[in-house]
Amino acid sequence: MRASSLGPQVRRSIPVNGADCAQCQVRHLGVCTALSPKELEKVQAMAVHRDYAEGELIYAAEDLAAMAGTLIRGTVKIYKLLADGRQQIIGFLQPGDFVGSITQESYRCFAEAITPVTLCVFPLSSLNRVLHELPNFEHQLLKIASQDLDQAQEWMLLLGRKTAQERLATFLLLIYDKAKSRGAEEGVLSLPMNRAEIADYLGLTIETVSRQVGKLKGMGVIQPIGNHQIEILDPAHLRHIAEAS
Amino acid sequence: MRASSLGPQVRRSIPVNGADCAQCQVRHLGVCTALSPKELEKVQAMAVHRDYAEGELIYAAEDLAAMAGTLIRGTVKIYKLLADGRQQIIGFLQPGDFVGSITQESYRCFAEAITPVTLCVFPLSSLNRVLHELPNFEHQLLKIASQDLDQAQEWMLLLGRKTAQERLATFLLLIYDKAKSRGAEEGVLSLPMNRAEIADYLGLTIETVSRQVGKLKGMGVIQPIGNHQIEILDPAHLRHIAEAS
DNA sequence: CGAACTGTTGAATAAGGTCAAACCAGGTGG
DNA sequence: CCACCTGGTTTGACCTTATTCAACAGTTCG
Repeated sequence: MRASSLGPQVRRSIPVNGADCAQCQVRHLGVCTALSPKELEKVQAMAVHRDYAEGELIYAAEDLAAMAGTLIRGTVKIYKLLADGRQQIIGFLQPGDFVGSITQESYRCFAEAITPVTLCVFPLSSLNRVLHELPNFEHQLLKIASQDLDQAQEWMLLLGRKTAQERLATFLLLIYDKAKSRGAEEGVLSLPMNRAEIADYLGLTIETVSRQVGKLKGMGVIQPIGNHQIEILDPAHLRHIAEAS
Repeated sequence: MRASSLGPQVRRSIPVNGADCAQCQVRHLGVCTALSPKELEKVQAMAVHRDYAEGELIYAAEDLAAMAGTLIRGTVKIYKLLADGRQQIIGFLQPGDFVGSITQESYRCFAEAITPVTLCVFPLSSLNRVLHELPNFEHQLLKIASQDLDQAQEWMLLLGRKTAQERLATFLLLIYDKAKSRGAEEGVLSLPMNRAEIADYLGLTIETVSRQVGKLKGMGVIQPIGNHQIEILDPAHLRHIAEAS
């Protein structure tokens, strides 16, 4: 019943410059995959890059939805709040991930930069005007929404039914697998989030997260390096713990 | 850590007959809203009605995805399982709700009829062939997926951060609001699911659910009528509890 | 009417939360 | 370059909530 830390700094960034899709580092990861040349041209015409500082709020729940976009650089946390400050983190977004929603009137979550961030923003006013000319874009959005839905449901299973240890193991494997699928070298994970954010993602307290990290370390499964890196020594064992098998 | 009850009966129904969209009771609720007459014709051509008995499995996680559709009659529970049998219910579907997914290779959840059920089924083999001719259908799917995603995230907040009492209050209000929005008369809710299913939806045990029902009754907020009906005496108070405000 | 579920209640237990103190890492300024 | 601060993290002692186990009561249905 303990509420989480204080809110983010609310400091709005200004648009920086238009997008150059040809140079885009995350083009093959995000919603822009599989756009035809003609579609890409239309997307580029409305896209704008925008920077956010660490700790800066990108949008707030209840705000009228004004933009969607692709994360180019940094890490964003998406979260919900209860009236008394209890926080549940819905997910951490990484470069290539889609930010925002195009079908909802207002945002349902908060989005906050937890590192310096660059977004490639599509203003909804422009996007909704040309969406019917971008069939691949909309189809890709449906695909992304379905994946996000499955991920959210997987997390419902974690939050509703897994033990603290299983939750931490599942979390570490999620980061591990995501890093591997993006071609990271094996072993050492970097965790941009702090313990409070891990706790708010796993439905636990920071103390419980800390104790469970200690236990996994004691079992020889992981080796923490400072506060923001963890080496995975025994992925198979970790998976065994996460799957409760 | 206690696993849930035994599995469902696995007994496959056979197709009954084609759909007659003009007569459809849930046409304005589901994915078929906002289809053009031409689109509706194409949808009707491939749709087939199918009945399921109470307790019958509609599809299983890991199965190759073969169909999607609209629930016409009855209640379906969607759930995930852990290896040792722990169960998390993702949601209860009611008439008008969309069943299945069209973008995923295989199902990620189990779907089971908890009452006698009728589905209007779109075989994916047909649907994917004509989907590009049904822009409104796809757009509607995106809208539904976004709503489902928001609902799942709201439930992550519940499972990760709410107390047992807040969870039950939130659950009752969800049913209450859904019934009202579909034009039900005020007050008495009918709950097609049993206590074990409520527990598996709320991430609790049946005993805790039972005790919390007792407490809300003691507070004069609700009045249970048998095991499958509850009268909401004080919706405002219930909302107050659910929102932790 | 009685068997078989399904749900309720009570007592004991355990998992995780709370509070408080100690520890450590990373940045700052002398 | 190193001592010092500061905020994040870990650890320990204790407490609360919800779970577990077990007995009992109510429903449902043949």
